[in-house]
Amino acid sequence: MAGAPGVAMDDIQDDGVSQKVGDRAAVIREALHDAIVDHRLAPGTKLVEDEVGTLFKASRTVVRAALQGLAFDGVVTLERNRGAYVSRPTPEEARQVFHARRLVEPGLAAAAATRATAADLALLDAHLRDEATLGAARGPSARRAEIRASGDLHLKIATVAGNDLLTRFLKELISRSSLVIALYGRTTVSSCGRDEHRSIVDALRRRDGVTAADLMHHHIDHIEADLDYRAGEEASLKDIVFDTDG
Amino acid sequence: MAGAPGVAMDDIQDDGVSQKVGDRAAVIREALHDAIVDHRLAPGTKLVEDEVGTLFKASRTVVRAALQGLAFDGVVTLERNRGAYVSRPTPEEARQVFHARRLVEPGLAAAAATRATAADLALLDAHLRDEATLGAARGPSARRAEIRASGDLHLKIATVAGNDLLTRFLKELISRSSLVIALYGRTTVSSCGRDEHRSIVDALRRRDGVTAADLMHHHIDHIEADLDYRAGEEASLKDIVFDTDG
DNA sequence: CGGCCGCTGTTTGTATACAATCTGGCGTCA
DNA sequence: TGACGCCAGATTGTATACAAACAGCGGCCG
Repeated sequence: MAGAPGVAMDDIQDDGVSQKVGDRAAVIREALHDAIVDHRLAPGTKLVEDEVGTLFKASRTVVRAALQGLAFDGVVTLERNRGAYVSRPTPEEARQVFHARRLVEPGLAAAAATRATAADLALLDAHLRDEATLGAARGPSARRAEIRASGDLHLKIATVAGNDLLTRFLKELISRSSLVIALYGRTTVSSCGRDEHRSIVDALRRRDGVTAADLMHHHIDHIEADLDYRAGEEASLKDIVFDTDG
Repeated sequence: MAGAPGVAMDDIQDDGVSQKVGDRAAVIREALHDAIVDHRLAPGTKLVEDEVGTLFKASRTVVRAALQGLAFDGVVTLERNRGAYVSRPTPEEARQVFHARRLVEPGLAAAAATRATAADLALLDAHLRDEATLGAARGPSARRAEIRASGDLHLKIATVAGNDLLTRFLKELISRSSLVIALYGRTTVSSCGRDEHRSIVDALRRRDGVTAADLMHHHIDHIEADLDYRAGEEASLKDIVFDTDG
């Protein structure tokens, strides 16, 4: 398949420790989820059940459960009788992801502003410091860490807002955003994001929900503005012509 | 069986036709989902894998996939080594459901106002007529149809808004709302809901997104106001101990 | 008489075997 | 030469067998 580049599943590995507690399927699912969100597994990569099973020393039964879970998260696409692939969001799907984020996250930020405790704010501050450190570092692994950290802040704000359902939904949106950035991102991370993150946290500290919501809205606009939805299309145009995909 | 009250899984059955297309797990999942949302399966009911498998003439492998899917939808709760149960949202979870709906649905209504085509509006009108008919009918099955129809309108508005991700999320919220109503609902359906539905569709027709959003917000408030979060805890306990009629 | 312990049936968790389906290549035929 | 069809290998879909965990119960001991 033309979709799978040289990036294979080499650098995913079982941590070998946590499997004593919780489902083994959950362990595999989280490991793969992390790998996908971190761009260690490229969109389009095929995930063969036996291969994953060998990697994690689990039977296909368990692997299948994990893959189904990832499909529900939207980071993996299941094609009947064909297998599981890391999702390749279309430009339209990508737009919908950011539309959803614009609809949800400002409200979440506003809620967070009224509910943030001193401990919450301390955690967010610590996060901002981490981001600054990561931004100074170089190299691809630092880049990956920076991508993940950026999404994590949004997730932490959602956690402060205190609605588990919305937090879970946002987690899915952020995962999908990561795929979208992998496909259509111009720069990997826009450095202006860090400043905007700081402004948002400042607004939370002032309990200024309206400003926080407004800043969040613009921040998401900026993230999306850094995408080029046409970039990915020409590569996959060939796929579309020969594929009966809508 | 101790856990299962009078409501068992008797009136769920395989339609026997559609299994030629799509996963068999998906068929089971949808049948169970419908049964739960329609209040034919009460919250707390245990779903034994073998039992479901016998009902649908499928092996446990397939049933497990269906149950896992339902767990992702939030209508079923999986307890490790204990089994699958129809979810019983706590009052706190119920509040979060409506908080999420208040955050998402007004925005969805506003988007629908700008995008609704004549065909969309015709579909919504037809839906309002159906609701009126169902409201006039009597009997428990008409009640169930009315509950379902009420949720369906919200879902149709989301569809008009044109964001698949948000539509799917709302579908989950509505499913959970149905469980919440089963547990904490005072009246099964508030008849004022129909009037409010009509007002919202009217606003969509006028392309008045602001009013539509506002009406939707109040509508959700009214739905939640019809709940009694304290009632459920003791009343449902009784439901489980004694065998109340279906 | 009451509480603890181990037994047994039931239910879930996992592995594996087999069937169905897809992919890709080769040979035949027009 | 090109296209069609068929065969072989690989991969997924499903059923089943076995192991582990849980729940209820009866007996034993304090």
